[in-house]
Amino acid sequence: MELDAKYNPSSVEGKWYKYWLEKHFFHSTPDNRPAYTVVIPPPNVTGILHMGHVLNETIQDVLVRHARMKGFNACWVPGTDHASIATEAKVVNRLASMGIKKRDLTREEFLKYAWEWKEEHGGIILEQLKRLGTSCDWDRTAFTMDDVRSESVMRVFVDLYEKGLIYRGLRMVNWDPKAQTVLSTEEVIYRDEKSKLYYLRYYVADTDTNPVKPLGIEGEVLHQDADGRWYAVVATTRPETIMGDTAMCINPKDPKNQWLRGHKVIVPLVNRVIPVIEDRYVDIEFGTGCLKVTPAHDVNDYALGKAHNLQTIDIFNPDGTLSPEAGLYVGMDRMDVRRQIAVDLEKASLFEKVEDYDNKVGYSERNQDTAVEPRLCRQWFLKMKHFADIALPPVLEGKIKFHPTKYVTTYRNWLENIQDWCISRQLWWGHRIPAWFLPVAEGEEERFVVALNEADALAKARQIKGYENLTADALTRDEDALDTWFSSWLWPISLFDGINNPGNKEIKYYYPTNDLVTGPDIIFFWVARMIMAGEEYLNDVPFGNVYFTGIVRDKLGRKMSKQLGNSPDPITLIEKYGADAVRMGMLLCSSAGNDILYDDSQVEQGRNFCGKMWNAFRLVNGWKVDTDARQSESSALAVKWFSNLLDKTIDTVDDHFNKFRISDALMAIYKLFWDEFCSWYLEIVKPAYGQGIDIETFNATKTFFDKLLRLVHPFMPFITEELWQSMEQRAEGSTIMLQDYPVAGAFDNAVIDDFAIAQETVAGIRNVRQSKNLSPKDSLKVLIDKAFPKYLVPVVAKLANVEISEGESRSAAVSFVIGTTKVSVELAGHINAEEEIVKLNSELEYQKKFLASVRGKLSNAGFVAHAPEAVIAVERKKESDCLERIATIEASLNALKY
RNA sequence: GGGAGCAUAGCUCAGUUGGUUUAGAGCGUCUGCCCUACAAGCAGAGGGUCGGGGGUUCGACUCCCUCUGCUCCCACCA
Repeated sequence: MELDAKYNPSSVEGKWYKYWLEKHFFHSTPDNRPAYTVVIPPPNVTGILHMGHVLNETIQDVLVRHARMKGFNACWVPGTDHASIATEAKVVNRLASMGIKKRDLTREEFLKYAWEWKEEHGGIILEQLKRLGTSCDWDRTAFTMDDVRSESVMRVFVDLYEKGLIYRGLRMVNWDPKAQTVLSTEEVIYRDEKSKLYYLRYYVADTDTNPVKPLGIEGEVLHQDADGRWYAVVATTRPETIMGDTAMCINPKDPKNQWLRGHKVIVPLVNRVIPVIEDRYVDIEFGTGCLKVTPAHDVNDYALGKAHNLQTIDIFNPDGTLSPEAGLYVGMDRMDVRRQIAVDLEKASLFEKVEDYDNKVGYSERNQDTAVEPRLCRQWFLKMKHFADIALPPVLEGKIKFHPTKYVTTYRNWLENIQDWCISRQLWWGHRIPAWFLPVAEGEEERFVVALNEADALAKARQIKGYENLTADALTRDEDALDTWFSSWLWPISLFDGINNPGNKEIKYYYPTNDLVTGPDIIFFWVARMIMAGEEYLNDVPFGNVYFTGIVRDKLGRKMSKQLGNSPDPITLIEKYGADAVRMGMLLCSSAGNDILYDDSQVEQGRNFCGKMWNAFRLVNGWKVDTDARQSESSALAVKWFSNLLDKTIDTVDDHFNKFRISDALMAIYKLFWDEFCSWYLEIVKPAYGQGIDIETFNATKTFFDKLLRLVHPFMPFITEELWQSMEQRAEGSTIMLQDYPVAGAFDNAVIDDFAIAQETVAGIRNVRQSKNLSPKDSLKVLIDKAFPKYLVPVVAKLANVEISEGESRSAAVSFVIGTTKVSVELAGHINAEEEIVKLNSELEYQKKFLASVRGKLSNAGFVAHAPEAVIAVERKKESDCLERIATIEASLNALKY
């Protein structure tokens, strides 16, 4: 078959991907082979492909294709995640651009828009994945909100509720005022921020009835203004919350604030009188040692409020503006109030000073411009103690292996300090909580039933005393949706319908899955919770290995982000360099667990490798077999050597795969192909221009090429398919992806080591040639000594373009030592004796120094006494070899000097 | 505040239980080459004493301690 002079990925990739799909090569059904299962970390349904995905999916595809060729029934299940907060936010924004407000829509209307958006944007990312060459079983494509997955979620919720693991609780939760929903603790990201610490005056209210005794104040008058009124000073970063203050707190052991004991103080501007309470929680050293207590808006304050039985005043609306409860600044945004209140306090002389202060502020993971507000809310929670107990052992005992292992510690720490999981979200896009509220009298506590559907709910409700005659329309379903991760955690199970149809054929065959490839950033969100769900519902781990990839950064080490504009578009890259090149580029720089510093040059390297394979193929493809030709000695040797080296490399590659060292495996194959196969093997066996090749060498070469292509295939599927198909007429429906992955045969290291002598000799001669400025076209005379392996001579002669004979050089020559044998290149007329003497002398000096160090070791009584035999033998060998080399160099020196 | 990790050629990284001729790779750099597979190429070369200090050992890049610098995770100090 004729091939283009250059590899053109765009004309090849689409063709083969279509072919693979048409032939259903990616599709898996249970059979007698062992299963190899991977579930994709489902990308956001409306997301687009970024470099992180490319890394992640490429690694998965390499693993899957490798397993498939190894004879496993490989099944890689793709799908997308509904990503409730992120997607709902996008829909809300889109509606806003259309002039529609979410709150003006009914739930049904909103969801109609959301599904429209999903149909429009959903699945783009899956199409992009196909461009990468991923061998997912597309017939199994799932969505976390499709029927099977939704039903699974409902069943699990009902089940966990009935087990008493899900409860409703009034808790201080993290509130996202923009999305207007609660977040789990894991969804809050704390960022360092330069903020201000405001010092405010709280006047003492009860000096008339309860005179201030300023004990502990020595000398100068503090806490007294010009009118003689006493006041305390409170430091706060959030002056806008003073309307919610219901106490001031001091540490009982704080001498400087003793005088405030038992007093009441006045909240500035608000003029509410609040008690001074005492609690050891207060840090004496911080600020003034006086803490304002706002139970409704701070987690710690809430705890204080509970302990001291304080009133709770919620001054915020859900959207972060001030509520009527605040009394002041009603309707203003909390951030605006912070600025304004400082001004007003100043005016009212209630403001002491302001300091710069570095603190951490929590932001919504999905809404990174919005500061999270602690808020008191009734929400649904999942008790986590039980899940931590079942999820810890499999990882600690090694049933699940983390790569790299350092994440085991992270995992354990989290599980050992786990908090209950807030699973409800005030969103519409998601799985609606299957709980129905019953009508109750004013002031009575809420009552509800949890059930798979409304009919069940009604039936359950009617069993409650007093509700026997309840009608369906009296039930009110909970408005909230579940946290996205409450569906993701079932993914490895729900993909095989293991929740709705426990024990079905597929779940039995594919579960547990083998390897999970994901980022360490979702170890808590997803990995840990999948382990919990797996143990809870199947009594088994969801996967055997977790491969944590690093974060893709630019070459300066910065995270890729839209703002910086340093994130290349993978599709553009694929169009420019080819999918195989992009895949290789990502893999090259991705040792497990390390962050990836991405640079286009790596993709260029991948592209170059494609070019190399392409051209090597063109060379071999163009050979004509000459049936009369006999195999030359050099070709016979090359075949023998490369055959051994190939087996040895396959062995190495196997080892790398077993250790998840994907980039090392690729690098080993890359070097084998480029350096050994192209630069040495092909150069030796390649026939002279216009001549044919002997059949033996030709067949061996094709076999090698075929194995090399199969070795490369998991990494670079397109070009390998193209070349494999071009090698010969293939049967209809055949593909390289279903061929066996090469298996290492026995190999003889001695053959490989011996050949290295030839390689070094050739390099040595080329070096001499280059340093003397001699053209490679001019044949040279080379003398070797007796010890040189004779059978290597034809190879050296061909590659170095030299005539070789045995003997001592008598005329002017440049010599060097390979191992312990001497090689002399005769160069009458080209030699500068002085120069050579200098070079040889420096070599001699080096060897003598080396000898001294070896002898130093050997004469060390301790070394000889303690070191193992083998190590001592090695040192002895070093010594004798070195002595031989020194003798050889000295002989060369003598020859030069005559 | 707690925990984890990293520091090896210009860059990115290997270096597997301490001993395979005084440290390896890829890329980049330098030199010479358009030779009929490939200039997205070929051939050759240079480059580090393994962050600093101390210790254990016959022997340490490899184990221990310490210092310095970076990264990440967790945590309710206003």
